[in-house]
Amino acid sequence: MPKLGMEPIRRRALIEAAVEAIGDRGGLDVTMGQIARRAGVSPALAHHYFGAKEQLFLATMRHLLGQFGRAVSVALAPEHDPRRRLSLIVAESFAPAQFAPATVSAWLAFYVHAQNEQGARRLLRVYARRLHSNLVHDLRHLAGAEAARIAEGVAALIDGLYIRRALAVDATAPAHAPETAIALVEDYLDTQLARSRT
Amino acid sequence: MPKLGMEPIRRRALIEAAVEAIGDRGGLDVTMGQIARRAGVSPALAHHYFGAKEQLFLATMRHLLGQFGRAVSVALAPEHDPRRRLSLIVAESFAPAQFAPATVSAWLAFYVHAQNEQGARRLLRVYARRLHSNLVHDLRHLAGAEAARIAEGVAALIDGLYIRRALAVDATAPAHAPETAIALVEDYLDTQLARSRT
Amino acid sequence: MPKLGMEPIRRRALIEAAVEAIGDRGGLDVTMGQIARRAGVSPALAHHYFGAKEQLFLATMRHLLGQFGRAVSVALAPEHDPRRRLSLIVAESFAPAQFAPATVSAWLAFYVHAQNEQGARRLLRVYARRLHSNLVHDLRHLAGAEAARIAEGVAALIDGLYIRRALAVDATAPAHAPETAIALVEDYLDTQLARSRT
Amino acid sequence: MPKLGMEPIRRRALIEAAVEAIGDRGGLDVTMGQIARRAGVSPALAHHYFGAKEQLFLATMRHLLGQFGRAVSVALAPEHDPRRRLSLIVAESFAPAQFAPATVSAWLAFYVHAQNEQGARRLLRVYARRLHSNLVHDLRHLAGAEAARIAEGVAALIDGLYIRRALAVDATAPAHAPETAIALVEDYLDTQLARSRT
DNA sequence: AATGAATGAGTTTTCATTCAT
DNA sequence: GATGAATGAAAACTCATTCAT
Repeated sequence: MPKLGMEPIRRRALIEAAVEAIGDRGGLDVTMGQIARRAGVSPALAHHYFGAKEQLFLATMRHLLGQFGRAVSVALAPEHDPRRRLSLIVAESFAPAQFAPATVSAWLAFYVHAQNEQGARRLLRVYARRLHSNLVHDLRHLAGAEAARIAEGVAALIDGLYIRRALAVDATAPAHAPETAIALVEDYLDTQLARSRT
Repeated sequence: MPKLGMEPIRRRALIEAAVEAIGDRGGLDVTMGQIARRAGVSPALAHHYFGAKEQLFLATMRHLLGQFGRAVSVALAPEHDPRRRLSLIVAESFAPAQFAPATVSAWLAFYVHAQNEQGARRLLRVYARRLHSNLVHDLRHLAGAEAARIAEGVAALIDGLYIRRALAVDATAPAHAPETAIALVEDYLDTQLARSRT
Repeated sequence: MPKLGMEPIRRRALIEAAVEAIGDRGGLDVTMGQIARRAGVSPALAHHYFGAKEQLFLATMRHLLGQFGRAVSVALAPEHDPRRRLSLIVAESFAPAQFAPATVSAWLAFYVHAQNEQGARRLLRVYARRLHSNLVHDLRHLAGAEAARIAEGVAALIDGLYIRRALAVDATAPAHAPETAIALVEDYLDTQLARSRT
Repeated sequence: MPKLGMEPIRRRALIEAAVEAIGDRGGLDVTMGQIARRAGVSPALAHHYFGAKEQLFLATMRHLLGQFGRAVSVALAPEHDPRRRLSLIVAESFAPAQFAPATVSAWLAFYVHAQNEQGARRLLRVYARRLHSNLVHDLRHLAGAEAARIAEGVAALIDGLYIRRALAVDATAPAHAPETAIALVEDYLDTQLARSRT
């Protein structure tokens, strides 16, 4: 029952299957076959649309990255107060879509993968830069020269909280709840900014 | 001419070769053959001593973990002031041996690996708990009820700074120097403790 | 808007694309997709018209064979002098259309292919027999009983010169120019016939 | 029952199996599995020793080429008369080992393969140059300036006779017997040299 | 103690071919 | 008449692991 216009549907299904498979497995050691089966297609079709496994991985990263980037953009659009904007970025970083165990797990796997692969590295770099410039943009108003340093601290804290979530025995424990993570980062921002203001 | 007492020598050589190989590659996708060649022995010998690849990985993690644990113990032994003890833990976390690019890279790879493998997960958990209790032990004196929260923040920050180092374009840039990392964590401790004291 | 009479157009386009593709690649390891793309159609259409890859190959051989056969027929029609007819056959064998690098390359590939495939073998045999009988027909007048032997020599020489052209580093070098090849075969004919006449 | 020093034995067995497989099949479209099975080993072992299919093919070509080259060297060593040396080269070209159907078939396949692959092309070129210089060396004494031209004719004739043998319906027919081929080339030499001498 | 020899099991990738539209 | 969609089957290649010596 082949129809027309299946390409975008299949691509998306395969990418989502990839996130799931990688998230479940907790690493990139998933086979094209496993991903394809999850998407309900043959491994050959995955190759047909993506050319190679690495390309599917890159598309998957782009998907995750884009999802987050758009969510942040949407959230920030109507808000102009710097401090509140920072909170929105933080909140978005730990929003359900990003902080779901499978997504976090996939993220971490891609981070490691980026140590090997040019393409993945580049993608991650773009994302890191965007997050950094978002943070610095608003921090500048509040902390002036300290903006870059605080941004670095916030980014490291977020990355660290992701890792800890990925390795948590029980991701549903309050210690790893998104609220806890958000509170920690907000607190960091508050204390850092309080000092700057002095 | 079979030599006596080769076992510990070979084990150590293989473990060190594994750290190097994994660090260089930036992931666990190294073959037993590559590790064995680096250690100057045959792949068969690696199996002879470790039984399986996963066992070699576990031994390698234990090696890394033990190395860090011992360094912290040694550093803390003569020091009794809580605040200075915290500084020593932080300093040790970014000491050359731990913060060398290859080591950081291997660390990260094992973190991801732990998402799959029971054994690796357990090992990492032990380490996390030890670090946590070390931190809490000293923080208790300085921040009372806030100890656990601050410990969590410090740990996340350290993990985050490791990740960022692993993905740095240029690990020798000042932004990723150990001093910068140490300063960031120390600053976190200072601001958090300052507030507690109030 | 289905067009009428597309079949012959598509068939021819596909066959010509096959010659080009095989010639370029220097072997039959071209995919239906590559051939189809060259012809500006989908791989499915190639199957639609030819049923299978092997059938397309056979049609391509028939095309090449027929082209040569017709050229020879046309050239020989007005000529009745045996010696001059022989020259025309030789000339036609090295005419631009036959001796173009891509064509020579495709020829050679089909020769090898014929070792596997019944159909291809048969086709090649028909061509060989026709060339042989053409040669013998005229040689009989000039060399009597020696006709068959000389024909064999001429045929072998032509095949050999094709191979050498196919493997030439530089097909445009004078050593591999059609004139050189023609001169060599003509010389063979001359010397062989000179002796017969004695 | 693994023993030591198997490598050369396996390499040779695999190379010989490759000649047989290619010869039987009449082309390079044989799988590593087929070759390995013939050699009585697993496909993995073939890769272990040769690294890749193409490498096995190159080794096989080198084997065939070397075999012929050595046979010619041995045959020519004690002979100093130019004309007789030419006959030895011709005789060796059609000696049983070279002219066996499987070998001829493999040759032809490699010729076509050389149109694609650098390595194979280079190997064939070396062989062609050696044959050419061998022929020219002796022809120079007998035909002076004509040496190169005659050598080219002889070489083309030999190649052509190989092809014709490869495509023969019945390789045992007198028309394709080595004696017939030798006679044809000898006759070419005789007539060409007779003219030169005049 | 150490290794060369060997392989089974798996994974990516390619492609001819089919089919519903 | 023409094609996008889809796949089965096969092939190269990799690698952890075993074993006899």
